[in-house]
Amino acid sequence: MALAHSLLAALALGPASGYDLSKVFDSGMSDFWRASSQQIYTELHKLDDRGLIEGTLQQQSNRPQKRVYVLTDAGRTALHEFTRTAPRRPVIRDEMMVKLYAVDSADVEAVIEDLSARAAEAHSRVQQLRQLVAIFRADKSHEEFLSSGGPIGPYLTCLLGIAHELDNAKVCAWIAEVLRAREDGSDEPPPRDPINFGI
Amino acid sequence: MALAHSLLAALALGPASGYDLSKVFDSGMSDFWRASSQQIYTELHKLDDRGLIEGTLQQQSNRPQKRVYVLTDAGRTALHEFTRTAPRRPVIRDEMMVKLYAVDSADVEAVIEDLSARAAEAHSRVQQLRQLVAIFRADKSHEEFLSSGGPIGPYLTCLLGIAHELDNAKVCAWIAEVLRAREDGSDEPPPRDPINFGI
DNA sequence: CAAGTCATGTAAACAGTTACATGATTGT
DNA sequence: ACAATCATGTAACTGTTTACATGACTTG
Repeated sequence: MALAHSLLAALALGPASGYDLSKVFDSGMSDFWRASSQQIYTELHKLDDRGLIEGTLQQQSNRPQKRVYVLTDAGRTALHEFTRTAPRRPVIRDEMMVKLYAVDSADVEAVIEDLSARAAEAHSRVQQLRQLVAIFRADKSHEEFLSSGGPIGPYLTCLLGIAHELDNAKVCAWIAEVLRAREDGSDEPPPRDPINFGI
Repeated sequence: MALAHSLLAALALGPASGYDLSKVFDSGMSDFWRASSQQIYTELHKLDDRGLIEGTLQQQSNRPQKRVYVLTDAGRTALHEFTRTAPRRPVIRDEMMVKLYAVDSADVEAVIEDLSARAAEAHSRVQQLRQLVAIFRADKSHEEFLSSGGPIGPYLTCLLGIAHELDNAKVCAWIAEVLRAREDGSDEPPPRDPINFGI
């Protein structure tokens, strides 16, 4: 049921439409929780029925009408309660890692390409997240921002997203190199471990 | 349908029972794909029906009987084909990050505790994975192991698991410290960024 | 004798994806 | 005209979790 709580968390920062929320799960939050617009619209109706949020139709000039939701007191309480409950183990399902696990029976070239592509995607995602961070922070330093009184949740989540993607990029690029060196069968020295596992 | 392919990938390394496989998804693979035993038993029946694997009942002295599966030629082909298809975006759903996103409306102490607990879990998971790596490698060095001819997929997946958990531990501990410093409202210098986002 | 591990399954409920459906407005 | 963005929804299908169900053997 944490999709519901993600929506409450986003609405705790201010009123938003389903369309607005679908972009949250596509930008700052997308490294840790993703949701399709279909899921969001359906879940918003349920939350409204349960009285945790309240939606009102708004006419717009130049744009289709939209339904803007605000958190109710009950919703705010439910969100606070959620933050007091132990989080469940994260769900991760990464097909690329399944491909890597199967690399000995695999089309190795294809696996190397996937790893390289993943590393490249991670880099562009980092660029995107850095821009988001800059927008959050405006002209403030990290320290100033943290003590400035505004909401810091989305900012911190964003920083963790950057860390996650940087790590992703680093390890994928490294494994791609390791596999490439092995494919080439050359006597070049194998790529150095950039992570420091103690290998 | 990648649960099926994960099972094929595991069976490509040798015959195994449902019980054996459930442990794979609980150890070396668990950072990137998890599956419950119920899912596994059900999926194995389906794969058997489709002729991708073949199960035979085996009596054991001192133990309940088990059904051991082997990959068929069709299964091996299907697995190879899978490694040639582009992987879908990874699925991640992390309630703790939702709690962090909602930290401004949250019980901050509870969030700090979760982050610290997550960091501790990540560390013990690293210990566990390092042991697995040691078992894979036996007495060989990383370089020797890679060129020794045996399967390297599970080994590499394991290394990525370690990297993932180390990163996890580092960022969770850092954010916990940042929140703690903020809670205490002291004029101690805020904790230094261990990641290097350029903050 | 209790707890833990080995070992396999079914059924109901819930969550998530894919496909379908519509329509306005803006910029090229 | 066409593509992109804004904006919201339903229905069918698939995949996952939770609950239920059972039973042998091992170790402390």
